[in-house]
Amino acid sequence: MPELPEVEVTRQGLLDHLPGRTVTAIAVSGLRLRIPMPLGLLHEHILQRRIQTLDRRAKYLLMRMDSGAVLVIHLGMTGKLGLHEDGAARHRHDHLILTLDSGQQVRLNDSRRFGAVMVWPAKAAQEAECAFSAREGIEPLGSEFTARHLHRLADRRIVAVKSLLMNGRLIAGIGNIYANEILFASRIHPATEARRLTVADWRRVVVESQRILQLAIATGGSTIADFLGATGHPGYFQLHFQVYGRERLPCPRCGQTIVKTVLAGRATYSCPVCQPAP
DNA sequence: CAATATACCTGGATGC
DNA sequence: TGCATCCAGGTATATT
Repeated sequence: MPELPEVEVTRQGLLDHLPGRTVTAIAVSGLRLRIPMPLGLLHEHILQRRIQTLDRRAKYLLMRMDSGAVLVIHLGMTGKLGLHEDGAARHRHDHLILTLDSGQQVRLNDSRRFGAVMVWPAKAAQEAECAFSAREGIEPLGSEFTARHLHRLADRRIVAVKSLLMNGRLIAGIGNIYANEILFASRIHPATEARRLTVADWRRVVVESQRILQLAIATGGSTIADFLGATGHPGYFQLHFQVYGRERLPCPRCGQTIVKTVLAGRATYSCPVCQPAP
């Protein structure tokens, strides 16, 4: 599920429960995620350590320990990080379980195993984080995300604007759903060459990106009480989409039929009237 | 170099 | 009901 808002909602939900807690046990499924589970590093740097805080960069969660070590978790396509009572039954696809001294467990459940778990030991954490962050794009909710900056990023790039929005090396956290929604709200056709967008176009992209992502976070956050529920899922699925998944349904703005196309291999939804083809 | 294709997995929806 | 096929919110790597 997770794009930036879902990861951020997960972070905010866990933030009430993790800081100050010590990891008293670690269990794994033994299955390989996108990269192998760093068992040795987990035991060496996370076990019996106290959690200081939980941050987010792009779609990654950074669990910072008092020692300076960092546990990095990526949720892939199907990953969910939930809080469960210690004795609760284990679920299929629980790949990492951190038991806390509060009697609760943080569990990473990921059926497709596209997620990833990494550990940065305290001694190497600063350097690792710098290298990591340099590979990730700018934060859509950060100060660098401006029309001017995007206009410059897109300059000379022969790529569809939707692909640029989804390029995590350039812009962090925007996946297929939110790229579709942002471009609809900005009234820009997804296949438009990025270099053709004017600064005014980019200004709409910036405004709509921030509005939609913040609304999604607030909506997910509003149901954060569910976070400790039986499933452990935070409040995804609350936002109702304007175009994503709405093939053949009427455009919420003009009533015209939403069309589905494939762009760079990803399902793409647009309104032929509100987002005229380039 | 930059853009696209492919591979990594499971599970749900759909169609025969 | 069973079985095959397609599709899915991500990203690293290979290929053009």
